Amino acid sequence: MPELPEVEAVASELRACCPGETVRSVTVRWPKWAHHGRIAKALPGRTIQQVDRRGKYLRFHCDNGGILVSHLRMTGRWLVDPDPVTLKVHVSAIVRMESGRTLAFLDVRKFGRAGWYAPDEPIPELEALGPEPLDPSLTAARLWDRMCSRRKQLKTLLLDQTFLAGLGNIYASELLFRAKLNPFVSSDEVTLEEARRIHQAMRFILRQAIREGGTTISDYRGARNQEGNFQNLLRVYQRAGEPCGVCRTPIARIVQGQRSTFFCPHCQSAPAILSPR
DNA sequence: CTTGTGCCCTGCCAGC
DNA sequence: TGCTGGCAGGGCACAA
Repeated sequence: MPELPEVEAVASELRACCPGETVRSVTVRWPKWAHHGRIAKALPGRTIQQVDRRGKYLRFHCDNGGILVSHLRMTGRWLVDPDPVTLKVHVSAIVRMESGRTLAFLDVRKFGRAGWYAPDEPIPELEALGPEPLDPSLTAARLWDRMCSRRKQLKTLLLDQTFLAGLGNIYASELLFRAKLNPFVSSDEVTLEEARRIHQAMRFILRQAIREGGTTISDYRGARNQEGNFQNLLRVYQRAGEPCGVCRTPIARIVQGQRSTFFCPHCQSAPAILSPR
C-alpha cells in the first residue's frame, strides 16, 4: 500500500499529535514486528519530539536522541486513538501514552517492521537509501546522471530504493505514463530531455498524490483512518484493458521484475532502436 | 552489476 | 456452495 505520498500523509498526521507525548507502555503482539524486543524496553518513559519520513520509513525522534524507525510494508497502518473494536485483530503493537492517547500498529499481512536505535547508533536500513524524489537538490541533470550510471529497465530502476527513496509500483507506473516513456527502456539509454520529463512528471505526480492524501485501493488508511483520493486520478495503474485517456489504446499490464507494470503501448512505445524491424 | 526466484503473511476474487 | 490457484501497493536473501 504505502509509498511516499501515503507515508508522508501518515507522518504529517502523527506529527500533528505525537510531539510532547510521553510513552507509558508498549505492547508487542507480533514479536517479529520489533527487532530484538528493544522497543518495548527502550520506548517507555521517552517523550516523542518529532515525527518525519525518509523514503518509505517513518521516524519517531525521542527526547534522549533515540529513534523509532517504522516501515509499513504492504498493509501496515499507524492509527491514532483507534476504536477498541479495531484492536481485536491484526494488531502488531500498541503504544499507550501518559496522556491516555493510544497509537496502534495494525497489519493484516504482518510484514511491517520497526526498530529502536539509540542516539548516534547507525541505522542500516536508512543508510543505503537514494535521494528523496522531491528534494530540490535532486535536479533533472543529477537524475539523468544517476540513470546513466545504471543499466536497468526504467520501471525496475524507479522501484530501486537505493536509486530513489520512496517510489513504489503505483507511482512508478503513473509517472512513466505522464513522462511518456517506455518502462522497459534501459536507463543508460535515456536522453537528458527524457530525464527532464521523468523529473517533472515525478514531482508533479508525487505532489498531487500528497495533496490528495495518497491512494486507497484496498488497505491504505491514514492515521485518522481516512482514505486517500489519488485512486480517482490514476491513469494506468490497475486499468489494464481500459482505453488510454490520451489515445484510446487499451492499457497494457505486463509483469516486470515480479510485479505488474501498467502502461499505454502507444503513448509509451519503445524507441525505434529497441524494436528494430 | 543485473535479473530471477522464493519467502515473509493474510485476504480476496475468479474460475471450476 | 466450496475449494483452489493466483494476486496484492514492499523488501530481503540468495542464485545464476
